[in-house]
Amino acid sequence: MASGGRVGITDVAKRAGVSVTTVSHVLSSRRPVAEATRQKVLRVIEELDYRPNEVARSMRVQRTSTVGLVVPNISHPFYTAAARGLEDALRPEGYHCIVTSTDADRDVERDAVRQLLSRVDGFVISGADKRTEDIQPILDAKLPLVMLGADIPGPGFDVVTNADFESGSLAAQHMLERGHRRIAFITAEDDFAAGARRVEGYRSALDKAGLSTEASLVIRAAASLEGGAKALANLRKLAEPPDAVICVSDVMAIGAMYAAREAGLRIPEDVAVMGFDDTEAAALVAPPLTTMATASRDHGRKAGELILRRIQDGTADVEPQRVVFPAKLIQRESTLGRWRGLLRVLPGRERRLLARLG
Amino acid sequence: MASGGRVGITDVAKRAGVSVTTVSHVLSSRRPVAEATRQKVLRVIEELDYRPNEVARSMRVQRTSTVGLVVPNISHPFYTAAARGLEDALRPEGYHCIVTSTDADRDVERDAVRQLLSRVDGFVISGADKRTEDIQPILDAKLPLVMLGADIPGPGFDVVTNADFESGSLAAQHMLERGHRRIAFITAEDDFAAGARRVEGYRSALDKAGLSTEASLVIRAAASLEGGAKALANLRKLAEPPDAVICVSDVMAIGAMYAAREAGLRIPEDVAVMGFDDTEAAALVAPPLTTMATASRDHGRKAGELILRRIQDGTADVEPQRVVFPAKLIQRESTLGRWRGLLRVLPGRERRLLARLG
DNA sequence: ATGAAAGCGCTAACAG
DNA sequence: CTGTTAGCGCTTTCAT
Repeated sequence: MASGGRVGITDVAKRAGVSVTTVSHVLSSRRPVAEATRQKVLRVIEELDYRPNEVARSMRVQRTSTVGLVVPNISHPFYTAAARGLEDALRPEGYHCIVTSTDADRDVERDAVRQLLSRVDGFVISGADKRTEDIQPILDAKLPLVMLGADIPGPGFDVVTNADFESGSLAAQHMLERGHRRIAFITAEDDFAAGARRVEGYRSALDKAGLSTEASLVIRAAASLEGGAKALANLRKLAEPPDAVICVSDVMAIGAMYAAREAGLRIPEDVAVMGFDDTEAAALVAPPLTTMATASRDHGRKAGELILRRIQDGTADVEPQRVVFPAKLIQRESTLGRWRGLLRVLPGRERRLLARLG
Repeated sequence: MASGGRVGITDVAKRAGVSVTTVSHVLSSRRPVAEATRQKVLRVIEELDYRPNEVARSMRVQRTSTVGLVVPNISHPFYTAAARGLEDALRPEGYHCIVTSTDADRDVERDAVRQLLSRVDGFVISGADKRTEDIQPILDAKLPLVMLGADIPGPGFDVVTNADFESGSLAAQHMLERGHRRIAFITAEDDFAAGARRVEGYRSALDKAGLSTEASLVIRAAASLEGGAKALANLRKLAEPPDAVICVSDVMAIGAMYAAREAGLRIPEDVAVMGFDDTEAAALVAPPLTTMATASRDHGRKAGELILRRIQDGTADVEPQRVVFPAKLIQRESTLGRWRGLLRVLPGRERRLLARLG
């Protein structure tokens, strides 16, 4: 038995009276082994409760069956779901996933990448707004890379992202269809690429509708409940306040809803509110929040598929792919009230609510 | 240069005109190296952009600097936060964390553990209600183990858990203090250990208050929004419905709140509602939900500290520890309305709300 | 159908 | 202060 007390392949070989080569081949089926021998080896493996040392294996085959997931914060709902999706894709291939949160700190991120460079077969990275220098070490090491929510294109890596422009545009259209004409947009101060694209989409939709986008209707605030609340309060001070507000995230939208309630406004009658992401909270607030969904788990799953493709094909000769998930409206109660025709098509609860509103 | 194109320690040694031993010691500082030599080696390392191969290192030192986190579902808020806490504890020590979701499937869990057994230095495991057989392979392999939220004690592993009994008891006391006397408890169908302990705590508190705990006031439902809603609807059908409801999780509590609203009940005047966990949603619903907090991130962090301790001390001779986090009440608006004295001590928003209620 | 032996890249005795 | 060398446990040529 190996010194440490752990059973090694040589222990199995000895006890089975065969060479380690044979044991290895029984396990890998990479060359035929006489049935009798095979049975014997398998029995000994059972007896000794032998399990191959994956680290030694990794070293020999130069493959770790692990990918590194580097995100700002694993406890943010988007990344959590993405992590789960990544797992979904990796498990069937026997791959694992090392998770690292960087708190959007560049130094932490750089360290994390350096540390993982020799421990993983590829990286899935997401950060607000990546620049080439951040990912260069990965490309230098010729390691497969997939970026989540990035704006920059390859070469050398794939991108999985959201149709943010379209998403912002659809959000605005949704408000327009409901008869709103003064539609505000509350966005985050630490502007991430996706947020900027959403604002652009919103602007474009208003343009197409022949509405000029007043600068005062697009305002920034902290990416938090409080931020959303303050932003709404500020919008209320305008000479002509908006009758609809689109917020760049659900959490800000919920903050805005609080502020609206405090101001005695009814939602959606006095002011309609929308968010982005379709986080769990969106369905739970009162009234339930209309939001543009982000299929975060799917993002992660797709990233997993892409990274596996790169790992298997060798990263060099793989054409960079850019996967864009379509925008999807989740219609709830925070944006009803104008289009009465909805009464016909709504599910029970929403209909009852509308009826109650008279 | 090593065959694969990657720079190895021998490449550095050759180019610096020293032995690999010296390079190794420059990196590890485990024995003195002449300053001149050191500088030279460091320069070459820089030039070649050499980074040690961690897999080879792991193999040599028999340590992977990785722990396996095995949970039912990483995208559940509790585990997400715990994962983050675990990371917090591991990063300073240069440790990483491989995450695996089992969907509470025993086979998946067993496979995950088997696969990771030789890749990690220890395990942090959480599952509804672990039994010895599930963790035996880990103990057999003499690997450090910490269980999250487990009911069973060591030996051979540490446990990090919540003061669930106390927590359930405090929840009930909170309701009692507010003058409620018919206090119901909605718990989950797939009863997990923590849930059972919470119910017991609730019973104990009512007993102490001299109230008999009517069996009909403790009911089970699916661990979901819908489950909570149905449970509340059922409670309403009782000859004498409760005026307070404690739910074993926030999500069920929020479901119950929906159902209460539908039934035309005011919260907390007609029925007070409490949850457990203090998930993000709890603060966001209307009215904001009073809940018993679970310091999930702290749980993870503590688990990290314990596992590192075991890894460093060698798991055998470490006395099993059981860390219990205290119960903590997060007072919000879903349980006000009885104790008028509160008006004096409440922060602005709650006070205003109370005032409005008259 | 099976084995012997050469490493994968690193660390740590042991030896100067 | 520095170097030589023997593995860690496995896979995989190359032989037989």
